[in-house]
Amino acid sequence: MNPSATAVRTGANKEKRRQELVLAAFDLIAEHGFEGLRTRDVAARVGVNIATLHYYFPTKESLIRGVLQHAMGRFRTTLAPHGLPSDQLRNHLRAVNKLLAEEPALGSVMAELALRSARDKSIAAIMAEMYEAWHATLRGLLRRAVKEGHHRPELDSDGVAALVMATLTALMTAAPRTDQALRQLERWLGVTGTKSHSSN
Amino acid sequence: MNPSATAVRTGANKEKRRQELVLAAFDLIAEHGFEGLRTRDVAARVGVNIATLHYYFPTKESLIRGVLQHAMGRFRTTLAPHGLPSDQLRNHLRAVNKLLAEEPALGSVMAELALRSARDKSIAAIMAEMYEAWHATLRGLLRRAVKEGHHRPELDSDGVAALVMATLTALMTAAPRTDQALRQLERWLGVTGTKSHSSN
DNA sequence: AGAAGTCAATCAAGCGTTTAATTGGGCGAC
DNA sequence: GTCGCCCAATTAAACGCTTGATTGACTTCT
Repeated sequence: MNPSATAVRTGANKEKRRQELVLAAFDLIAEHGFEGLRTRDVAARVGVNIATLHYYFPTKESLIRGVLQHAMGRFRTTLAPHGLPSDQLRNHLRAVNKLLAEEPALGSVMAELALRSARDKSIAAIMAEMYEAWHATLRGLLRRAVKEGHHRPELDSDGVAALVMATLTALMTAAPRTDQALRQLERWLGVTGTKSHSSN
Repeated sequence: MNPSATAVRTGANKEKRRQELVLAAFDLIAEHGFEGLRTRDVAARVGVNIATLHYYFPTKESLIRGVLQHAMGRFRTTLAPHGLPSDQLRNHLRAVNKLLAEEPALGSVMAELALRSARDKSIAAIMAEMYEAWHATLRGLLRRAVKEGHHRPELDSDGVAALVMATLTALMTAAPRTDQALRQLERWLGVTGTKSHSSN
């Protein structure tokens, strides 16, 4: 009777609905944490029945894994693979900072996922892989920066990469004064400014 | 005779039982997160009835506030108020690192609480106060370190304090390679070694 | 017809919290 | 002293509601 309802979804449309559900779960995790994540609420936010959610994601855990993939994907653009190493480094710091500032939910969700990884091995595995790749990229960037005239030769690229990651990790925990921390990190890295000279 | 032993608790004994409950909740949060915290489990771990827990803590939230107080108290000893500023700084970094290494549960719980503070104003208030005091102490330490011959005069004590806090915050999130990050931070701070002298 | 989506209805388990009852030590009145 | 009452502490047993997940039927497209 009611013509408004329920068109059948096939192909790309199906993926779209999956994405809707993941995004709804993402938002709800950011708002209420895993503690407050209810499958009913996810379904309701998308406007579908709870059973429909279970059609796309057989368990709550599988939905959460979908959220993890989505959240990690949001960081893909923060490491542009062109330009001077020191430029790449500075741009990465600022891109992550900007991304988290514009989308605070992303930090919350990543932090929630990081905590959950202590108890969920399938999340921990994906997370560890990401950390490893991130560290390797940063370390490579730092080594090239030294070779190409970076002015901190005593720099231990492993340690610095770890410190950069630690600082950016802290950005996600909604810790205070992270802008100042980041600025100081740039100063020590010698990547302040945009190309020529000072700012801020 | 009967070892069923429902002895009446008064005075100090009452506080002891409160502490038992807080500690049980602390452990369970570390193991399962807030997501998996069940008041029944807390009571069971102490070996009392669920209603007894509610006798001491009227609500789950009040129990969690007790856990917060306990967790923050564990950090009190990491800032020894004597010695050279640079020594204090180095000792603080290492004390926090050691504490979190020896008691990983503490990091988990603090991270959980930090996330929860986004949704629980009573936790957020206590947390913000702690951050503020921490930052003020570090900043004071750094300023005195510069005056007393610290060899990084260009140092912005606000920014450096924020960076130190960010790094130590990351220690709590079970991020990888935090030892390397911390070592690099010490290097940049100029507080490596075991005893610092007026020159290096 | 058959497959793909969707939904209303339902379930068993689990949740925080409450209630009513019990226990045993402290203590003033005698 | 000891009797009798009070009250802090504790418990068994729910209460009312929520949770993730399932079922079977209905609709729409191919």
